[in-house]
This record gives sequence, C-alpha cells and structure tokens, in this order.
Amino acid sequence: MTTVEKDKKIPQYRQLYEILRKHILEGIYKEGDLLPSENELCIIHSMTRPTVRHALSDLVNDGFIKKQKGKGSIVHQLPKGIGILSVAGTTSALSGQNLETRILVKPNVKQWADPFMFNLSEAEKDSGCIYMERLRLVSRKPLFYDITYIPNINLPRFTSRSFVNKSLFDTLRRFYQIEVKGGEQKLRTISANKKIGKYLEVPAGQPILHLERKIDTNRVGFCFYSSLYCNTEDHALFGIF
Amino acid sequence: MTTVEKDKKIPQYRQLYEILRKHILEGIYKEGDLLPSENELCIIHSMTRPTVRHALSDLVNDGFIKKQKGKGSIVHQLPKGIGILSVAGTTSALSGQNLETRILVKPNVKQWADPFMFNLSEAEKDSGCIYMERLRLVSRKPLFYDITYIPNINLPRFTSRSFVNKSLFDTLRRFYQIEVKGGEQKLRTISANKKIGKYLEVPAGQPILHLERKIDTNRVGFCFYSSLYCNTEDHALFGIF
DNA sequence: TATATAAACTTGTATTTACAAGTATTTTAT
DNA sequence: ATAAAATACTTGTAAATACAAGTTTATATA
Repeated sequence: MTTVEKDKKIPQYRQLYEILRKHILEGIYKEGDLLPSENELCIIHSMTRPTVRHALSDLVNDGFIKKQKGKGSIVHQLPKGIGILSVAGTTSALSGQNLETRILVKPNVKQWADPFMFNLSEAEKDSGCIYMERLRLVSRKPLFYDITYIPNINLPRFTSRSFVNKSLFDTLRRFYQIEVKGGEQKLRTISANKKIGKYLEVPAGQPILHLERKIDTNRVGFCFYSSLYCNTEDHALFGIF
Repeated sequence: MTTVEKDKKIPQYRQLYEILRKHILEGIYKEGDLLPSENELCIIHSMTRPTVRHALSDLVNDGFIKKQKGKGSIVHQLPKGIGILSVAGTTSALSGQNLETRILVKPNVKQWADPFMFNLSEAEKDSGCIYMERLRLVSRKPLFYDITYIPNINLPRFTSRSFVNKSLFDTLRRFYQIEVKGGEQKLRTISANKKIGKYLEVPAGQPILHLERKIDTNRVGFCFYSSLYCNTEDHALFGIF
C-alpha cells in the first residue's frame, strides 16, 4: 500500500496526465497516433469520464495532444523543453544528454532591484530576495542566460543547495513542496551588450530575445521571477496558444 | 425567441465566458476584484457548477482571472490584445482608438513558398494559398508587419473582401463560420533588413521579433499561417502560461 | 479584550447519468 | 459492385450530487 499512500494526495486526473505525458515523451504514443478513447482510459485506469477528460484537457493546454470530436485524442509531439520553455532545434533534436546548466552566480540573499520588472508586494520587498545567475547550454553552446529572483520567505538552507544540472523547479518541488502553476511573461528583443555577448558567446549588437517572467506557485502569494536572455540563432522558442 | 434561437448552438459555458470576459474588459470587474462565487454564478445564470467551472477554467487559461482555493476567482487585468497577441505598452495604455490596420498587399491567390515555415498537407499544397501583407499601427507607429497565408479551400469571394481596420478573425468567423481554436508559434529574433526596416520605420539592423505561427480552426484540417515581424522597442509582447 | 474554536463559505476533486453531434464502420438496398 | 442507410463509436455539453480542503467570518471561551 506504499505506492497508494505516496500518491494519496495527488489527484487522479493529475496521475493520468503524468502517465500519458510520459508515454508521449517516451514515444510510446507517436505524433499523429490516437490515444485510447476516453471510455477505454476510464476502464484502464478505473476512473470516470470527467476525471479522464480533466487530464486530457490539461494535455491539450500543454500542447501534447489535440482533440477532434468524433475521432479521438491525437498526439501532437512537441520539442523537448527547458523548464517551462520549449525549444525547437533547427539543426539537431534536443535531448537531455547535451543539455548543461552552469552556475554563474551562486544563490545569495540580496535586496530587490528598484525598480523591478514586476510589481512587488510589501511582504516580498521586506524579505529581500535570493539572487542567482545561470547559463543553459545545448550541445556546448550557450542558449539561455537566466537571472532568477526568489523571495526569501521560508526557504531554509536554500542558498546552500546545488543547482548544477538540476532544475530549479524540481528543487522547489522536492524540498519545499512548491509547485509551479503558471505565470506571465513579457517578450522583447534587444541588442546584446558586452556582458550578455560574453555569456552567450555572440558579438555585441546581435539581436537577443529578452523574457521577463513572473512565475506563480501553489503557495499563495509566493511567486518568483526570471530575467532570461536567449540566443535564437540556432533554436527558436516554441509555444502554443 | 430570436435571441434564444441565435444562441441555440452556443454552449452555456461559452456564453458565460463571453459575458464575464466582456465585464472584465469593460472594467465592471477591476483588477484584484473577486468575481461572484461559483454558486452565485450558478444562481444568476441558471447553470450548474460544472458548467460555471468550465467557463471559469477557460478564463483562467486565457489569463483573465486566477483562482484561489477557499477564496474565489480574482480578476487579473491584462493588456489589450491585437488578434491573439497581447501587447503591453511601456508608455501609454493601448486602446482600440489608436489602433490602425493598413493593407500593404491585397489578398491574392499564389503558390505556397517552398520551403514553407510549417509542413503542409497535400490538400493545402494543391489548392494554393491566399496571400496578404498588412501593417498594424499603434498611435501612428508601425508595430507589426504581418504576412498571412490562407489555404484557398472553399472561401468564395475572399480576395475581394476588405480588411482595413477589420480583424481577419472576425471576417473568417462572420462570412465563413471559421473559429480560431489555437495554434503554435516559433519565436526568433532577427536584425531588420531594408524591407522590414522600411515598413516598421526602424533603421536596418535593429533587433526585431519574428513569429512564425500556425493557427488552427474549428474546420478540420483547415489552418492558416502568419509570419509576423514585431518592433518591441516601445511595446513588449505579453503572454501567460 | 484577546485568543481559540466553531461555523459558514469558497474552490477542488470525483462519481453517475443522459443526451447531442461528429466520425467511422457495417449493413442493406439498388 | 456501388451507393445509401443504419449502426457503433467517439468526443462535447450538461445536470445533480457528494465530500475534501482552504479561507473568512462569527462565536464562544479564557
């Protein structure tokens, strides 16, 4: 009963979502394939149709499948992602193996920048922020330069954790039970300055994509923030809407 | 009973979605406000909770509200949008009045470019495409340069319609009963070349955001495509995830 | 008065049932 | 053999119900 106990708090629709998502990413269901019908999924996983439909609805929103009335759920293979971002490789497919994370500035407590890219609550301002800079590389080439700002609220031992080749999201989820729910982002293009050019290994003046993102979590009032510079020369960012 | 007949085919959850969306955009519910509770909405609109929750779920996905367990649905005012895109003004708020659409190349039937930015089906290739170029201006300043590709399948009189200051989406919906369901997009940054610089009124070499988008509709197998160049100097693109 | 407790209210999850509408298949009639 | 009609299967919409869990408000207690 341990497995049941472990999954006790995870909703059924979420469990099914994770299973199907995993199967799609593993290639068990390939692009264009039909998923089992909703009624079949009900029987297979001992759920009712609304529960199955909740899982499928989330898969649609995350771009893994599209649904067609009268036909079924069609797999819509997406490029692999980095965190929330999906990256479409123009040359080679992106896999976990040629992906590397390098820490430029280790997590340390700071004051918030003023003005900040998003409006901060008083509680956030008062508590200060944990600051870190990371570089994401794909096939040895730097792709993202990411500055992360996390409110310093009830995150014991956070600054001493290692983030090399580990997802920040995973760390937050594993050690602090913080789940990413969604967020908002602003997109701009800028010309690489000296500093960004150095990190992303591009000449100054090259057009760079700048994302400012606010990331919401399941902890009420707890968001974190990211300023992300991306070189889209070889890899386009990919999104669905 | 005409109004009832007119809305006969529109699902109840969609009707509620449209009402609440309108009220939020009109400012009846302002940022941070709580919407009526789900049970109140049930009584007000004579629906059951699953129907109300369907509407609210769509509003969450489209970024109009966020929900908090035990509290309610909180309005999350977004910048006004252009088509699917949301634009965040850095200087002044964006309103419908200072928005202008200019036709650069009137709709005309063409062959598809080869290679095309997305994979095309045989049916799409055979039928050719309707091509048009438009410029979107905000406060007299060009913001988007948009090249649109629409498969020439069963769209009588399309090339003779006017699109000045009219949404392409509205035209497709009104005259052809085609509704936009969603889509996918690739984001890149480029340096403005001479042509794009001329249209967007920026010096050549300026960083420009390039979006390649495939837009799905309710007509099975019918998508259209857009290659969009955006000057993000004054207005950032805005998105939720 | 201040604090702890209880109640009321809110959204989240889940089941069961029913029918509508689009798609695919099978059967039937020509 | 072909075409039309019927059938089965699929997703879409919707109601009624129940309980869990988080938030707010009201109440009782110290």
